[in-house]
Parts: sequence; C-alpha cells; structure tokens
Amino acid sequence: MTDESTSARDENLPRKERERLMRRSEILAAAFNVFGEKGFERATLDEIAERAEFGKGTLYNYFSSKEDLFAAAFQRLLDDFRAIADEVCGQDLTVRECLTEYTMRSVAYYREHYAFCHTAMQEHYRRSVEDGSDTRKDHQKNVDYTIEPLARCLDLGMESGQVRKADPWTYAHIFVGLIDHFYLQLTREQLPDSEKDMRQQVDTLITVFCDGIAAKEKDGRH
Amino acid sequence: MTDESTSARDENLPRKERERLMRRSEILAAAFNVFGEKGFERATLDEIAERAEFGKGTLYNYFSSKEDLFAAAFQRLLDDFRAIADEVCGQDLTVRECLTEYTMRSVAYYREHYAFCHTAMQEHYRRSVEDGSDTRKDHQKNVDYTIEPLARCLDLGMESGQVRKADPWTYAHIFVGLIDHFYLQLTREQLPDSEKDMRQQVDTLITVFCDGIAAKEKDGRH
DNA sequence: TCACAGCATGACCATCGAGTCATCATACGA
DNA sequence: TCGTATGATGACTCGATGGTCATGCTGTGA
Repeated sequence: MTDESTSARDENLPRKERERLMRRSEILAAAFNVFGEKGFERATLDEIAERAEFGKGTLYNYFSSKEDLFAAAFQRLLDDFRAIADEVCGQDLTVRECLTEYTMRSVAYYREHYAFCHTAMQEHYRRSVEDGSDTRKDHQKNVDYTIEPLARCLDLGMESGQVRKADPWTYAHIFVGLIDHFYLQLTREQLPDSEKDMRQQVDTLITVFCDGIAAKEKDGRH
Repeated sequence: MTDESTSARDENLPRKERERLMRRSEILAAAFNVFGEKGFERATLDEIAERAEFGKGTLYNYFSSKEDLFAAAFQRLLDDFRAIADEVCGQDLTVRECLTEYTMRSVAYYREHYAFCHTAMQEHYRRSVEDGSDTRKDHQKNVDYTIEPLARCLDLGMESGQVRKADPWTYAHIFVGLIDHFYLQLTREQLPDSEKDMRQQVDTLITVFCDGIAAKEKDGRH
C-alpha cells in the first residue's frame, strides 16, 4: 500500500494504462481498509466500492470476484514486504545494518497496516487448513518470497566473513521469528511510540541475533 | 469442553435437568468443533445442529441466537481454563510446582482445542474493536478471570517468602506472557509430542520465571 | 459534429443462512 | 388408556450480499 509500490510500477506507460492502474490501486486501498476492519466475511463489496468511490459493478472490471480482490490485496502485502527487503538489501550496508533497517521498516509497515495484516494472516491460515493443503508449506512459500533478499544478504555476509557459515535460509527464518516478537507486542499495543525508543528495542533484539550468528572468533568479544 | 466441567456441575439434579444440561453440552461441543474449523461467519447453525445430531430448531431451545451460542462456547473456554487454575492451586503445592502443573495442563488443553481457541481469540478481538470498546481492558478482564487463582497462589508465595514481594497480578500477567510462547509454537506445530520432552521445555521456561521472581537472598544462588 | 469504444453504474437476480413456528413425538400423570 | 405438557423438528420466511448486465456517459478520432 505504499505510494511507491504503485508509482514505481507505472513510470512510462500510456496515460490510459496509468489511470487504470491508479484506479485498481484505489480499489485495493479501500479493500485493505475494509477487509482489515471487518475481516473477509463481514466485509461487503458494496462498502469497498463506496470507500473507493466507485460503483460495485466497477469492481468487477478490475477483479473477478471478492476472493480475487482479497488475493490481490494479500499479494500487495507480500510485495510491499518484499520491496522493503529489496530496498534495504540493495544499499551498501553491513549485515547488521541491513537487519536493523529491515526490522525498523517492516515494524513501521505492520503498524501502519496493522488491521489488514491481522486479517490477512487469519484468512491465509483459514484457507490453508480448509482445502487440506499443508499449512506450513504454503505459508512458508510466502514468507520465503518476502525475505529472499535477506537470505541472500546473510549469504553474502557468510562469504565476507561477517556471519558464521551455515544455511542462510535457516538464519533468515530464525530472524523472522524474532521479528514476530514485535508483531505480538504491536497486537497488545505495547510498542513504544517514539522512533528513538523503538530503535533502542530493535537494537537489543538485533544484538542478540547478530551475536548469535557472528562468525566465531578466538577472542570471543561481543 | 472437559467432561468434568459438565458432570461436576450436574451432581444431584433431577433427571430432566441433567438431561437438559447434557444436551446443551453436546450442542456446545459441536459448536466448539464447527466454530473452530470454520470461524464464526462461515460456521452455519445447520452444520452445528447436524453435528450435535439435533434439528436446527432445537438449538434455539438452548441458545437465543448464533451470537449467544458463540458467547456460551467462549465462556466455556474461559471456565475450563479457570477450572485448571482452580484445581492446580487447590492442591498443596509449592509455587513452582503450581506454575509447572498449570502450564502443562493449559498447553495440553490448547492443543486439544486448538482450533476453537484460535477462532475464539480472533472473534473476541474483532468484537472488541468493532463496538469501539477498549480492546485491552475487555480482554484483560477475561484473562484476569481465568488466572485469578494463580495470582492468589503467587500472593501466598510472597507471604511465605517463596516469592519476591510485588504485585501478584503483575507477576501473573508476565507468566501468561511466557505461556503465550508455547501457544505460538503450537500454531507452528513445533511443540514436542512426547510428555517427557514437553515437560523438559516447560521446566526451562518455569526456571527462568521462578528465578526471576524468587525472593532475593544474600547468597544469590540460582 | 458525429460515431464508436471503453468503461462506470446500480437495479436486478440468485443464493444462502439466521431465525420462526406450526406440527408432531414422547413422557408422564390422572 | 387418554389428555396434556414439554420439547424436538425442519419447512419456510426474509434480509443480506455476491455477482450480472443492459444502459448510458465520456473522451477520442474522423
């Protein structure tokens, strides 16, 4: 739902196309809000259309069904997280800086789109148990997509000697587990508001992780 | 949903009454399953009735609405947790034994009724944000009800010098936060199956907590 | 200015499910 | 055995909502 995620993709398209994407994006934004507030079932297409300032029929010019609209919103969520990882890892940072930055930004994103993140996780879970598919595998695939750049970053860190040699994906998953900690705090509204306090907390967590994965040295200094 | 929670309340009632409670309990059990599998909105009274082997109309002789049925199921959940706390704290145990036993049993309960616990938390959350009431306060009231015996147990521990003097409710809440750790693992299907391994994990966690709240002594021994 | 393509629209339809109630089965007391 | 009360039942009602489509509007190019 970041503006960048919209405009970045539009750049040099004919106006018609750009406008169409714009409208699609507005519908998606409304869907984010309504799905977030009401959950999938209680959200109505009428309300989403009204919020987006379109008629209901218009929605069907952009999405084939309520389910499809939800899937698109969910995909947007994944893309946004992936974009954060891409951007952070694209800069020339140490592994530690990378992880810190990623954590700060993704928690900020969580906070901003808290309601939809919540609904998305619920519905995703419900869907994966519904049709008997393996929950974990499906979920894992999505998580992997969003953090792939982090895994690559860790891999590079291993080659450059910053990080202990191991499977980078394993470390990436452990890292995500640690971030969940913040997500939980968010749910309980226990997260500090100020950027400074937040950075302090993130730093504590990153220290634990970085010490845990740091290349072993003889001096063992923290 | 424990059998005890049903029969314990029935003891010496006239047969009519007992049967009525029994049937109510069966409906509640079906509701646990269907709400758990489908979530509140997707669950239908037809299915709940079918599972309970009653006609749909019969449900309305026991509960006034779908909402009411859900509320009753939710209350049953709280009562069951409360019953665990009551029973554990009723025995003559040290604080540490109490907490260990409570953890083992509540995690076992979580595991058995995982789906409904999940749905219940989701819906409870949704409801509390819906009507603008304060989420945290409402949620806290329910949590407090279920762990009240634990708070009392901690309070006694303080008087008998086992536990550092402080607000027992604060400690009780911290303790619940720690248990959440297991709940999360459960969600990810990462919890050990064997009783022995489980007890091992619980012990680790309890040690952290007990060391943290132990009355301060000069020798400072772990 | 006109014709046409593309798109927005909301009235309409079909489905679904919560909740009702007339009816029927059963138990029990007279 | 009969009459009554209690309670189970599922066909039915009715509102809500996902999805459709005939209509009309707007912008563009001739």
